[in-house]
Amino acid sequence: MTISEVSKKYEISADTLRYYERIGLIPKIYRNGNGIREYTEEDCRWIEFVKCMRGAGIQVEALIEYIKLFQEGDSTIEARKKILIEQRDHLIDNIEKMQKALERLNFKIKRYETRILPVENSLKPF
Amino acid sequence: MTISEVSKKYEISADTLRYYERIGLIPKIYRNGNGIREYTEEDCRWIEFVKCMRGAGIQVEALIEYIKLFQEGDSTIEARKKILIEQRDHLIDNIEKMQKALERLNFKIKRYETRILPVENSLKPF
DNA sequence: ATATAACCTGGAGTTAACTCCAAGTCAATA
DNA sequence: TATTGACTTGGAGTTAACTCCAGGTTATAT
Repeated sequence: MTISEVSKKYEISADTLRYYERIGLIPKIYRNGNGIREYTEEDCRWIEFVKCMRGAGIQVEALIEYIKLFQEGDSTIEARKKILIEQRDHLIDNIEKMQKALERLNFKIKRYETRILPVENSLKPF
Repeated sequence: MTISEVSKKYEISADTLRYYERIGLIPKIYRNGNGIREYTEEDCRWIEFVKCMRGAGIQVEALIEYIKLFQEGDSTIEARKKILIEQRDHLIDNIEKMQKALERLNFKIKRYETRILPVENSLKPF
């Protein structure tokens, strides 16, 4: 697969794909005779994984570390597991915060909806 | 309340509190004779609201707009409601992405846990 | 043969959201 | 009275994560 195909498929810009490769967020991609990237199926699975994690706000630095450890082989299994657990726990915290904000927004939206206008001044923003 | 008290109470640095005020994320805080900020209970509720929204990743820009509209009075009620709904919908999307990433992390952690080491090479990172 | 389009590189620029700093004021304390 | 510590300001600096760009190469279409 070419870079533009991968870019389209995963909705990640070619610049970002090259950037990810440069910083070690995905492995070095094979180049054909003209120095042009050819993405394998496995590359794509890496990319999809990174997209999922980044979409959830997991930091690039943590992913780089994880991927670096992975490439170092089986001796890093415990270290990798530790990273996964840390990130999972962050994720849980963040989801909790977001759910609280969501409830609050829903409550406020409901108030905006059920009130017959004009609204009295007591409709505070918080 | 002084700035350092508010800072401690909400775990937001004094610099950030001043910054929030400067950019209009919270209202202008009353100053005593010496130009020193004195936060009221209502200021604190604003701050707590902002903290909740920021903690959920809602952008400063959206919050500024919302707060600006709020201060303009009842004629902006529809516009405010629109912002709330937009942000709520973003939040829902993000929570969904995070839940997917969470499931994936949990799955991977389980694999790391249940496998008897040394792990065969098929333990792919994605 | 030349124009077009897709790719390459290394490095600079951008954005959001803080975070830090120098220089100054003021009240309270030793 | 001198120092300490909490506060003030405007502006500069930082960080993460891209995003853009200039200048160059190559394969394909006209």
